[in-house]
Amino acid sequence: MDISELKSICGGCSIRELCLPAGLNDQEVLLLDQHMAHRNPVRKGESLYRTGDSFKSLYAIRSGFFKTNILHEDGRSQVTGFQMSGEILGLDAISTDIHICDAVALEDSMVCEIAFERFEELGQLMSNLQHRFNKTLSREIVREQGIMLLLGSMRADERLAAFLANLAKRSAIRHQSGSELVLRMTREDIGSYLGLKLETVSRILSRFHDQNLLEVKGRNIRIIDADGLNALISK
Amino acid sequence: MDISELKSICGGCSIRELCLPAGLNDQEVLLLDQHMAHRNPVRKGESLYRTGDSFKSLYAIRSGFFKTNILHEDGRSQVTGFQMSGEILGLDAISTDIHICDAVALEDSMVCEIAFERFEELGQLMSNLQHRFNKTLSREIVREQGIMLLLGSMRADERLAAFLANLAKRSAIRHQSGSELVLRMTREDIGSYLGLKLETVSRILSRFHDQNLLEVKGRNIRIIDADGLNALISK
DNA sequence: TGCAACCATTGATCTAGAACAATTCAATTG
DNA sequence: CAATTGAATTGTTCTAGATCAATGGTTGCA
Repeated sequence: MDISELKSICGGCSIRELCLPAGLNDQEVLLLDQHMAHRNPVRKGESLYRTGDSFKSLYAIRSGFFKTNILHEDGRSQVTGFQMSGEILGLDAISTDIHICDAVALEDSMVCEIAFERFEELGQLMSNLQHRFNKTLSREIVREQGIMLLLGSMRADERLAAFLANLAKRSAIRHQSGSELVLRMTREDIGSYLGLKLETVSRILSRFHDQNLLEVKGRNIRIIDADGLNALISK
Repeated sequence: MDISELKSICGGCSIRELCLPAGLNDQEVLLLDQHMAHRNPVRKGESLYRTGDSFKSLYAIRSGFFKTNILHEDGRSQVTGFQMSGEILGLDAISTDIHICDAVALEDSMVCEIAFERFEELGQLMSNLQHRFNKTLSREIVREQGIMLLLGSMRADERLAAFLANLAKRSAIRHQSGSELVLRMTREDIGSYLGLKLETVSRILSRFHDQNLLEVKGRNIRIIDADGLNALISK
């Protein structure tokens, strides 16, 4: 099986499109794919895994959109992230071998299952794969520090501006428009992620609309004044 | 050089006392120590590294106490963690090879420098070391998710109770009393970490004192009613 | 040993965002 | 194509924690 064959099997999208294999040669990518590729569809609303499930695999998102949701014992819950294609789910479970959050598909999605034991073996064979993976884990640490900063010291409108700017940036990286956003999550999900109530999210979106920063039509958002939005964040 | 010799060099504390080498045999621990051990003192108030410094090494804390501090461009800053002996500093810099926070000693401390390039090589030689390290990185992700939950959905008194309980637990793990705490950081540091103002921290400590949960004398805190404190957290 | 500089406490007031509540809008579905 | 259901908007009121301000304690340094 060669690379082009692999691509056709995958419906034209090779495992290369994940951030993980950057820096690997073709043979190494093949090896990676052979040992780990195991693709599953996840329907909108379904959970890829749930809190308490035993951890066996990481998942690379090939297409679609997810949220991860931590459940506190007392019923409180909080969205810890939104993940889109190319990103990895399950990194937090490595620490205890048990999933500590739910991963819920917010639209019909396709994921690639990566058996973690096999992956660690491959990491031993390919030092550059292991190196990339260390960076991936560290990047997740940094991402979460950004959220901590946001939750700990930004006002509601700054949080929302930062959230939209981040979403736009990530969309732009993946072919999609960086100014036309389709929010896959509810206002409540956004609020949970940003430490705000859904009414506050709604109000601030309306305000941004009035200030001609955005055009808001339900879950369709067009960013009109990206500079104005960015000015909000670091003021 | 054998293990006992190593221990004497280290002043009686072997590299084994870090969480990282768990599961390694004596030879492997020796190898680890030979290649990486490079111990430095850091005086109270000094920075081990600063934002923008290029990343070359991780640091294992042998003794002492640190805070990590993120600086936002607009002058805002936030404490992202407090680290004590046995814990690792610098994990967030792996992602970009540049430190994105300051690590400041809050008391005279001793750290063990671990050249990260060498460490990655050793990880290739010892799969169990690499496995432990993956877990260490993942554990940091989980820790930060805990803070996100705290910042996003807990009230001020719950945050402080959670903070004190966590500090007590970590102290207890390391020989120290789990009920007699000496806070190494200022009220402002605590507030920054918990997303609160220093006045609020002070007020709530006083309230805990009045409610006979704590005895507060400046930075000396004795936990009187641990159950009462824990009840606060998950209510 | 006393002065500076910082740190902590406590009080009074103010405000951003929560809570509560009432419509409106959109998407399914029988 | 109603009718049901869940999501979003908008208004009003309330409160936890911020802000502003004054005072008291510690610690280290000259």
